[in-house]
Amino acid sequence: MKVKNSRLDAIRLILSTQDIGSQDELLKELAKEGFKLTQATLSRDLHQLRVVKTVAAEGRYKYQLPRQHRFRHDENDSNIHPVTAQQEANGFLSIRFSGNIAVIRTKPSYAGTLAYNIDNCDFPEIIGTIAGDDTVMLIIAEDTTKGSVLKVLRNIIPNI
Amino acid sequence: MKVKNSRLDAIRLILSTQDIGSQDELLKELAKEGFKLTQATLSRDLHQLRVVKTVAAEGRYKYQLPRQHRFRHDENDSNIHPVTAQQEANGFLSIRFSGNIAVIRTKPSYAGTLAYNIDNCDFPEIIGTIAGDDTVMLIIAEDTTKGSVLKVLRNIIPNI
DNA sequence: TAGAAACATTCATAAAAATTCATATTTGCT
DNA sequence: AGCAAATATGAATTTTTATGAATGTTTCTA
Repeated sequence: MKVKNSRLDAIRLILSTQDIGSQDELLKELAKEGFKLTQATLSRDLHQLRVVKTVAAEGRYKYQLPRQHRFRHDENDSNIHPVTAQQEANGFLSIRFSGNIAVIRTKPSYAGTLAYNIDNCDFPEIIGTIAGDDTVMLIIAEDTTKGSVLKVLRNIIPNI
Repeated sequence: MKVKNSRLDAIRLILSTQDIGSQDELLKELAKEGFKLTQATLSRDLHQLRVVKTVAAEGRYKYQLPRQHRFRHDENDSNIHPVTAQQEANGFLSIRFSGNIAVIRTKPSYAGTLAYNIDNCDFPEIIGTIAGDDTVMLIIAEDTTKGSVLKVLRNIIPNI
């Protein structure tokens, strides 16, 4: 259970941050994170998460999380994690990257506060933010990896 | 062309009205309508329509049309429909690109609604939007051409 | 309108994903 | 703790889907 749940989370995180085109590919990413499983299990995991194989830009296939799963909060059994008020409160839904920009989607009206908090941290990796109602855009510093952005954001968005 | 187009329409209609769980199943439905084709062709048709295999109720698989294709409107040849009041109504003024960002100018106060509509389509080409009063900024997915962005936007902004 | 280019289709096959069946692991009860 | 039921997993297999190569068809252009 424990393993499965954290594996599902890992799948979510991976699918939220990189383009994965096949189960084998995803399997390799999971292996990097230390998860050992077969394609059979992964197929079942994806089924459970209702992940969908879409056609993305350039005709490439891409696995995509449905909205319900883009953010993390055990929707099956909702009260397992003592998800702290703060976690709940940030409204985080998803993050995607393109070039030197990251786009964070939040629940409606949460974007401003989240951007404010990010700004206040003065992370050197993030040179600026701008927020609408449910979207925050981050401008990433040059020579900064997605990974390091995620890492610092985790200070503010533990459930990222 | 003719055949293919009407076949694509037939596929749309079928997928809009019944639950189809595999390509073979869809193939049979198409046969009933008089379309003769192989699974290979169907696979390519579905790819082109960006149809997605989702998990529906009871864990059954189900092919599902993306929003852009759910209803019918010839997105290829754009000046068939007399889109009138609606065209005016989106407030679109201009679009310009720079790197992976597009900036849309609208009439005052129209930006929010336009961004909202774009967001709701979940175009894979557009990873996020943010709007002010008369300006929408779009972050374009990596490896996506301006052309394909314009193409999908045309679903929302026929007068683009 | 001939010929070239673009597009569509099939057949055969490769690749990917789902499922069956057997076994293991976890959970919930008493 | 000990057992039964429920859940999870892997190996092997089947089913399903994608694609390469060859061929046919349409469309465009000179």
